[in-house]
Amino acid sequence: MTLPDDPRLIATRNLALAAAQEILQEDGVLAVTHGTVSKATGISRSTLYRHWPRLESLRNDAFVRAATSPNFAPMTNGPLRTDLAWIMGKLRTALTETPWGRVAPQVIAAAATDEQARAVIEGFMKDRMAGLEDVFAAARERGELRKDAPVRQLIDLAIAVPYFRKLIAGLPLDQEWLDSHVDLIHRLATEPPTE
Amino acid sequence: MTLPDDPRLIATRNLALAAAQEILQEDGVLAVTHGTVSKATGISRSTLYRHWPRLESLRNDAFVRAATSPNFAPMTNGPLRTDLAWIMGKLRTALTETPWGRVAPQVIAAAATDEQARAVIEGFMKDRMAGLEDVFAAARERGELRKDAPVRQLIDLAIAVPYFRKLIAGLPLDQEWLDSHVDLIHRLATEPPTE
DNA sequence: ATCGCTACGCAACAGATTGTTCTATAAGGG
DNA sequence: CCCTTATAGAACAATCTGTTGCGTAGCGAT
Repeated sequence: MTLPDDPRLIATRNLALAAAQEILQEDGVLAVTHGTVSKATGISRSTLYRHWPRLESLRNDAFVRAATSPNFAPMTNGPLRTDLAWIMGKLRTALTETPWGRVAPQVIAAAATDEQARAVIEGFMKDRMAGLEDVFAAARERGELRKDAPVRQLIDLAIAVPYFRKLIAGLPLDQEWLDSHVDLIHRLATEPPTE
Repeated sequence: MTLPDDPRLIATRNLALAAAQEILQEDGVLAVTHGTVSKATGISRSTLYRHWPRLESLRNDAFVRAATSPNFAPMTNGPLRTDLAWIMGKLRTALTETPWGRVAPQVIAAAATDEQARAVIEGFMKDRMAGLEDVFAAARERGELRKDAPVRQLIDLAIAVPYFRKLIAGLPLDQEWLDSHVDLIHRLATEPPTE
């Protein structure tokens, strides 16, 4: 029998998914079909149908490929302010300079009916939230956090605003905005309550 | 010539758009076509093509219909805390109990390539933001707001978190969460800085 | 180098869908 | 009551989808 690492299989799969991801970014989910990928790559339709008998699986693999991005190696050395700036900068980069920023709206829309699309989102979110959890946990150990800091709420807030601005409101994520966003989170995490 | 309010025109248009909106919510943008609307309503395809020669216009009208929701008559009487609770409750209702909550992801995805979809979003956002601006402006006149309250940032935050939770993270918008969210915004708007 | 296995390209096919056009009918307005 | 026009229905070409069969070429193993 054929080994699962037959170079022909791997080459075809990679070429096809690269094109599928490109089409996904440019023209949306509905444009990703065996036909369009075939035209874009020169791979014959019948071959694509053998690799992905169901269209759903082709689209899902394109989602997953687009969502896979450089790891958020948690960096929790410096003071909280620095850690926050670093991790929020990473999130900003993911949204503005990787395929994820363009594919995310498509995946989100698909998640309404597609179980696998939802899994892609959840995996991506878990990574981001875990990174922030580490940052806050480290800050707490260093005594930088105020006692009753609503960490859960802060994490939601930290991630929600950039996502909302980029994906929903269509606003830019420039440096000035990033700084004030980090400041806000930092203040909420460290300032003692005054009432 | 035929009057623009010929009851036949109006009836056909309403029936078709109601079905289109339903399909949009249930199965996504790509499912909204002259064919599916025809099947759902009994209106013949040729008639639908006369009403909406381009598929884009049919989908866009379905978007607009779904995005049109009861007015946010600004209510800026009470103390800031009350006004905020009221308006955020309205936003929560719009996201959880009106068609908008189910259609929004579809519109957001379409906005990447569709100019009109983006216009629908912008219109919807402008309403919400204007309501919050009124609330904060009234609070400022009553002297409830701290001087340097970052209103712009607070508005982003107020809207971003519920959108993120509902549309992207798939988390519930329950009463407990709503209360703490309102609390957070209220605190940021009124507490004096401590540093 | 040869052999067997299999991935690939190509062509053909039915079925469904899209967009268009035509005609007959029915509903509305003057 | 008559004229206008919106609608239903059918027919049509064009496209897209999913499937199948066959010949070729590349891969791994002996």
